Amino acid sequence: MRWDSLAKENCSLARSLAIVGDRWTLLVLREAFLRTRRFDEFEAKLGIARRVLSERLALLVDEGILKKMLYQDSPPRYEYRLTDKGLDLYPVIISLVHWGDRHYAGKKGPPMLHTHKSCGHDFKSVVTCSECGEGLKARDVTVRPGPSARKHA
Amino acid sequence: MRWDSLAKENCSLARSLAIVGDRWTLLVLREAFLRTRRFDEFEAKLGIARRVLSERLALLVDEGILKKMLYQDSPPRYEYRLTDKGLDLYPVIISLVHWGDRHYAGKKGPPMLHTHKSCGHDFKSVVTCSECGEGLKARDVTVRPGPSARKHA
DNA sequence: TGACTAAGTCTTAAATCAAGACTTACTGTC
DNA sequence: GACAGTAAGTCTTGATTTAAGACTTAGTCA
Repeated sequence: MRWDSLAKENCSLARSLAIVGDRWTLLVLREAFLRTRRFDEFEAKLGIARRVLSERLALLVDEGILKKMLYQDSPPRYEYRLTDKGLDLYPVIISLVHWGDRHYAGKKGPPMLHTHKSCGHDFKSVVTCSECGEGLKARDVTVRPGPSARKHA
Repeated sequence: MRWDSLAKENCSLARSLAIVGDRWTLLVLREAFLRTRRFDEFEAKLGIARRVLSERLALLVDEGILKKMLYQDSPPRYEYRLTDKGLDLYPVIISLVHWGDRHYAGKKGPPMLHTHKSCGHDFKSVVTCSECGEGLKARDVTVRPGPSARKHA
């Protein structure tokens, strides 16, 4: 299977991964969540090749995950900011961070602590059911075809 | 930056992505969550090149995310099953699915429905704070260096 | 005028992936 | 006993993507 055909699959995971499932995009988005906004900043913090960065940013703008905003008139300069659709990726990123904290942090503890402003505590992310509010576990979930099902998951 | 050096970065997201952040691994894991277990099944359902599949499965076994279990003696045949560490990736996958459902499903609705067995309802995943139980939003979180901080996020 | 800045584009070599043929070690059938 | 079939890979080749860094453009500042 070629990668571009992934987006056409009738599977929400495949369609999400067609956009953020490459080696760099989620790291670019991590920086965006940490309020990195300019091309050179992304490059410096990530150590990503400029060509690849340029291509990823353009894709993310195309997809409406980042938007370009003018911050200086002459010469015109733009910065990249998360849209609401981009902010919606926060659960994905915090879940990956939490998984890394849990399984790779070692004895010294995690490299970063996350504080929930509204309650004031350092937290871990917990994925819950929208209907009953309980924590979700993979083996407590069943899956069935939805309204736009064709094949596959 | 070369990809293998990502794992050595002092950032839980980078370390997670060093393992699951390539073009195929999360799709392989989707299949594992859907109870696909054998090499040929993974190949048939994903359309992945055998060489790449073989390499990814080996990496996932190395990392303790899948385990090989003998299911037949002669010739010896193994199947791949999620370990607890692998099951811990469920929040990542369900969050990606939910994001895809939300932003790419179109009018007809999502391709798959997920039912929470213990409450009986179809659900969406919600990421919450382990301390107060409220839903988490990116802009309601602050970040600071943790016990093993060196640099970066 | 010349150095500097920000945001890219271009080039080349190295690494990774797609597609499919080939291999190995057995089982079950004629 | 030969032969097709099965499951889980490995190998080969050409196409695609990435890394690294030089180059470009349009303007500012000393």
